Amino acid sequence: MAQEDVFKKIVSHCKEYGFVFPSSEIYDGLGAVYDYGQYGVELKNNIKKYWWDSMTLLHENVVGIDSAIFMHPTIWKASGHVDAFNDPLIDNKDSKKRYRADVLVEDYLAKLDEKIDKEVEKAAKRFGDAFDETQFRATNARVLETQVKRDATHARFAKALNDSNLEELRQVIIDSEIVDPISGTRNWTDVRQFNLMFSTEMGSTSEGSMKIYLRPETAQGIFVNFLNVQKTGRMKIPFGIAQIGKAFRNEIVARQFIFRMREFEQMEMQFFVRPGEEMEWFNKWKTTRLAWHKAMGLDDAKYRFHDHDKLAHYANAATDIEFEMPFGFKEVEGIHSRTDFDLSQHEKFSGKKVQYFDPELNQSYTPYVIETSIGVDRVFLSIISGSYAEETLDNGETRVVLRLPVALAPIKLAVLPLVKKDGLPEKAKEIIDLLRFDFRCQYDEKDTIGKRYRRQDAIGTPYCITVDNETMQNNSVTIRFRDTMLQERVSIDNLHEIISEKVNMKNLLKKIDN
RNA sequence: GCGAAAAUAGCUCAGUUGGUAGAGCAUAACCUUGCCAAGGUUAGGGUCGCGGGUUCGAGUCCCGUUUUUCGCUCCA
Repeated sequence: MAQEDVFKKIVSHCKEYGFVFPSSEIYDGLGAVYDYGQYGVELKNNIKKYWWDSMTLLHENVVGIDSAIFMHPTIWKASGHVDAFNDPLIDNKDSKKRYRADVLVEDYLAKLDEKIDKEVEKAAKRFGDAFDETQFRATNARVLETQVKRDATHARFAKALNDSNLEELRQVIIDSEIVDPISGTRNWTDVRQFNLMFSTEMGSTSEGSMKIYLRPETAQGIFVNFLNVQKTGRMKIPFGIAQIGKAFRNEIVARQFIFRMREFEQMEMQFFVRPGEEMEWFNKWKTTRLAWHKAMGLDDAKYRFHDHDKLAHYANAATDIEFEMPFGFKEVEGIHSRTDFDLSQHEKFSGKKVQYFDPELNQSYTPYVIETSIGVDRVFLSIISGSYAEETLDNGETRVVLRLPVALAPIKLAVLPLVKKDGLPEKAKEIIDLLRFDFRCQYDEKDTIGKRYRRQDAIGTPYCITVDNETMQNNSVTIRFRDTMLQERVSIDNLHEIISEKVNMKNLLKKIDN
């Protein structure tokens, strides 16, 4: 089957079985926003718990916080998001290429300067020692003409930028007869401002209100609380702060199901270290984080590192953990060495000293930061696509099964009376009463037993407990395993222990604890 | 955002030259049955994405729009 078809089937499966729905569907949907359904939310919560425990239980020097989505707007100036997320862009309709409108004009101005310089150079050669450059620039007709054009364009351009006048900016491009370097045409769209941050107003009166942003990443909530946590938690470097929360980006192109959404959830951990020790920790966290992914038992070959060649302005090392989705290897987690950029910026913009006094070194410094940043929704998608299987059975039938990691499965077990009579339903409900405080259980008496097994396969339930006539005689049931479809007969008294042993999250955590 | 394609029941889809909306699966009830998607009877569920237009008449033709997919583009 083509990979595209697999992806389509996964999207359909997610909807049909209550994992993921398009947002606002009865109103035709809302672009690139999705809701998690009854099983999706369980899986998602389990993913978050697995990550949270792996950070805060396995590392005594990692603690969590939960910071607000609203933050002081200056934070986004300090972080660089206000500048970096605000570009005037223009498209050429022929080449279908997009350019930064301001860069196009700047390039054009640079060309005019070049033209003048060339004239000057030519004249200098011609006149030799007698050449007076200042005189030439002030009198030569061609130079003056270009100079006037340049200055006029520059003035209009600067004003348009200053006024955020996008129409005027476009007019400058048109009037300057700037052509697309690829298509050579002047078939331009309007200039549009792309602001990747969502904004809203805080304060109920218009004059007293303040423009604030929905956070585009959770990391800044950690950085601005660095001192609070360090001091109140008596944390000593190296230590980390973990956080799970929603983030919002007004993506120009948001696609591929829940892979790139406008509202998404991040799990981030910022680890603060001594300057100079960052590469050691960067490599350690790379190893730790890859182990976390692989412990889930999806195919190890589907993971790889992708080291960044081009680094963001704040980073001195960066890598992605990629997972092979049905549409190719895609970033699921980023691990970045962010230097002291963020804490220094907040020190600068807030005017508060954001440093750590290291008693061992007997000196203060701005800690360096290793960030691990992972998308919950992307992990969700990697698990679903890594678990989804269509199998042909020995009898020629097919089944669709989600081979979810057992500890993360939304429903841990289903209890099924073989028939709907002879007291079997009542017995099944008694068994559920024994187990439901510890495991998410489901009862089903509808349809044939085979059909019920398949329904559980489709939502990834690892165990099916079947109550039959023998149960009534000797208190034993069969337990059927999702992956092998094999059954074992066990005593009801042992069920709790058997299930508990298999579904416990610590099975995952123990694999990565070292 | 540009280009292309698509949108009909919960899911997958059919629907002829424009003439009162269908199938399979799924859902619910009952009967028969009982270990891997059984059979039978019955029921519920759609103003065919939305809004205009052409027409006596539009799921079907035209325009706009929304959403999705693919390519480009973008990606802290």
